[in-house]
Amino acid sequence: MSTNQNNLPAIISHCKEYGFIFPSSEIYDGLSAVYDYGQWGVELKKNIKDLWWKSMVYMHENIVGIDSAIFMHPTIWKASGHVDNFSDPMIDNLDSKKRYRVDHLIEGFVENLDAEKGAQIIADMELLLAKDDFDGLKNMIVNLGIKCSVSNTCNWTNVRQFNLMFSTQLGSVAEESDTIYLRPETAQGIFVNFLNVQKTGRMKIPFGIAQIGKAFRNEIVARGFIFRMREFEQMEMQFFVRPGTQKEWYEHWKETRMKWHLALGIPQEKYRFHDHVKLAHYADAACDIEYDFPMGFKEVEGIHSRTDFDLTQHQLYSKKKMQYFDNDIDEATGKAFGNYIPYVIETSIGLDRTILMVLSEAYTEEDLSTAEKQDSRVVLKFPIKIAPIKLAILPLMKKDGLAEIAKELMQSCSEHFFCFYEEKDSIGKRYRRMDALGTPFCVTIDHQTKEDGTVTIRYRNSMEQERIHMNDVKELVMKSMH
RNA sequence: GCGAAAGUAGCUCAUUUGGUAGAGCACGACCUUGCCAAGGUCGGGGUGGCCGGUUCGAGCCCGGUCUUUCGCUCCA
Repeated sequence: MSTNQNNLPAIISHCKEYGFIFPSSEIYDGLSAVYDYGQWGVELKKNIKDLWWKSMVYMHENIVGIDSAIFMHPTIWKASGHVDNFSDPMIDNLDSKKRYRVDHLIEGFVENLDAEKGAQIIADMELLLAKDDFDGLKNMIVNLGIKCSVSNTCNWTNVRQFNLMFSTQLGSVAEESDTIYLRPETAQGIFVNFLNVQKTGRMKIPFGIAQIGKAFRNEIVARGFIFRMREFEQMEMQFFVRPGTQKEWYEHWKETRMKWHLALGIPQEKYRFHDHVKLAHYADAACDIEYDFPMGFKEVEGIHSRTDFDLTQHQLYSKKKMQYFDNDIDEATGKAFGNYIPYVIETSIGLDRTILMVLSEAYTEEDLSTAEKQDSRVVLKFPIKIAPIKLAILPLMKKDGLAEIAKELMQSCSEHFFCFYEEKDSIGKRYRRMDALGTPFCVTIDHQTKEDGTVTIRYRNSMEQERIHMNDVKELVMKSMH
């Protein structure tokens, strides 16, 4: 499967040691699957957000952004189907301590029966599931004599609901308050603002609304460093299209998004599409863009053709029309297309997963040993446009006015991109430190700089260096950032 | 959630059968130096993940717990 050796532990440790990502609440023993971004991680994250935002919003005149609240009206999650579908009834076997999803347990049992009998049981189960009749489900399991595959006993707990949405109270007095949820996806904030944006922005179909924001899912098992966290950040775009055109737009966005990934400098063979066979209740087509992580191919981004499910549901539950009036002429009838509920193509990429992808791709251990001496370096080969630090400015020594020249250069560059100044330690050591942070360029100010204004520029990937005029440094870095 | 492994300084790790914790690197100051992990001197930093038990005495033995990694499981 994966062509990588699993260097995830090395990446995690590097992230912590060099100030990219820390375990949350570490001095209190940590909090499972929660991480904080440190001084360089936050720069990396911000650069990736900016890159996505530019490519989606600035580069498409028919896409605009919004920033909706995490708290939303609880009915939104009924309309979206999350209250009913985003939870799984579970049951535990008391002897083996093994936990099962009730539907999986029953389906597994049915596999060994003849088809007719099995179909009846499944039908009964679906009825009970639809009614949230947990006692009924428990009785069904007991009556059928379904045993745990590990302990081989029928010693079951009651059926319990594990909702993947976090809930909290709105209002300071719990008794008077409503239960509200932390949003499990950012998409609904876009759907409920669909008409606000369409009308105030005078948007014509096809058009898109983009959003970057946090979402929360109470995963039973969250694991894999920042791959699956309970609090995570999504970058989503919902693209509203005329019904009947969704297939071509789905293909369009599949292609467009894959181009974005390849523009990160990641080779094609590290990606693959994974088409969903079993579609979610809202979709008529769906696929994932998967990246070859250290632990194998996993989803980074999802592209879903969500039909008119969400807007129709909101129209139903809110009793507000979610229609769009299309003035364009339908060639088939010679008349305007008129009122309809648009179809939606969604692109949804996990920001934290993208960061893990970029880190996995960039993390490189190099052996630089020669016959005389053993040597190695760890270098993060980030694409220049997302590197946390673009340029390190290093006076060869503090004295003789070299630091002053370096500070001047620092000042003139800092308003354009993020620079790092360092005068401690030997130049070789400073280069290695910048490699570990993924800084693509280092310039060194020496005595010759005082004479002719030239500096040594050193390139991260090749470790080569050349002399250029210090007035050209800013230009060189800025050009390379595109 | 189940199973396995791990947790000692910022990092990588020692401390072989229980006897009041050590190295290298890193960090800070000063001196020497100056283009790919420099040398010297001095210095800061650990109630051994946490809690409890056994013991005269626990980093080491026992129990519990937390966290991480790996494999299952889960992932509208």
